Amino acid sequence: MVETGGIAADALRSLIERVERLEEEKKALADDIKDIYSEAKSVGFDVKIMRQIVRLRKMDENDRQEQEALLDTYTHALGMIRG
Amino acid sequence: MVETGGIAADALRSLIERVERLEEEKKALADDIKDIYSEAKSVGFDVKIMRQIVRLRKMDENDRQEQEALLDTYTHALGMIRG
Amino acid sequence: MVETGGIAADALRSLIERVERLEEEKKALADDIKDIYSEAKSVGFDVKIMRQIVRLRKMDENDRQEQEALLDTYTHALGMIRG
Amino acid sequence: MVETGGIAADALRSLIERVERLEEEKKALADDIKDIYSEAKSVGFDVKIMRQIVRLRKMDENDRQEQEALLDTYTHALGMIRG
DNA sequence: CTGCCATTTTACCGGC
DNA sequence: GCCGGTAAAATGGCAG
Repeated sequence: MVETGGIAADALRSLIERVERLEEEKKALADDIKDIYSEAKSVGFDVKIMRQIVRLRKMDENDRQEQEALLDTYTHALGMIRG
Repeated sequence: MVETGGIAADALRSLIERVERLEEEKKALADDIKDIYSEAKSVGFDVKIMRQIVRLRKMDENDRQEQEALLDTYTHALGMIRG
Repeated sequence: MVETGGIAADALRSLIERVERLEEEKKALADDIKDIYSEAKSVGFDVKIMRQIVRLRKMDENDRQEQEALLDTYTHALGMIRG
Repeated sequence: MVETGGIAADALRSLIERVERLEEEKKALADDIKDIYSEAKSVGFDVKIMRQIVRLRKMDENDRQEQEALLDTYTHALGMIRG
């Protein structure tokens, strides 16, 4: 490990603080996102579904279809019917 | 609030400890479940899909279809195609 | 992937059912915990406070373990062996 | 439910896009953080330790706030006002 | 490629 | 009965 009492300690502190600062900003954005969902909810949208939508749009189309197919396979294997 | 120095304190402690004991047991069961999924994975099953299956089986059929329908509505509204 | 139309279907079903059984037990424990809180409330304790206490005690424990882990990481980084 | 074939579709799209924009920014910050850790590593710091430190500092903060909250709850339960 | 850790999502619970 | 917040579960990403 680098020396703990000397310049390295300062460097470490500085790096840690930069991380913490960025994490705060990240938190702020997360809060903004939550606010948007609240707003959406307040005008009658279903937040859970909206989250699903965002996830689907982010997802690669091939992956999505693969997952669907696999789910089908499993449900059939168990004799479940997916309406 | 009830008296903090007296019989009530003992009662409180006892209740807290009962809760903690039960939570430990709950934790143990959660670990057991994780083990089963590990085992499943090791023999080639897709854990993520298995979890989906468990969730679907737990879910009321009506709720499930409602959610599907709502997702459809939203994706159509956005011009997305759900293959 | 494992065969889905063969004996694997049985294996899958068995795994799923084991999970479901454990989840039921877990649910039962959760209910027991709720009962304790109800009981506590009925004799005059403040449930919110009790939950906070349980949470804090758990956090303290986690914190302690985390400190341990950090110390561990340090000693490893320094090539030391912790007795 | 809100109308899905009408102006509401536009509102939905707008909300979704706002979320997506913010998530991109969040992702960018996450990448920045990763970069800092890379940089730290390249000058000889142990990233795992650094992450633990950041986590601990955050936990301490949370813990402190939790203690505050508990005190608050107590005082409210006692009908006291905290100056 | 596997296990771990962080993030994200879901479910729950008490209060209003 | 809804709503907000809090804890649990699950998903995804990273390091070794």
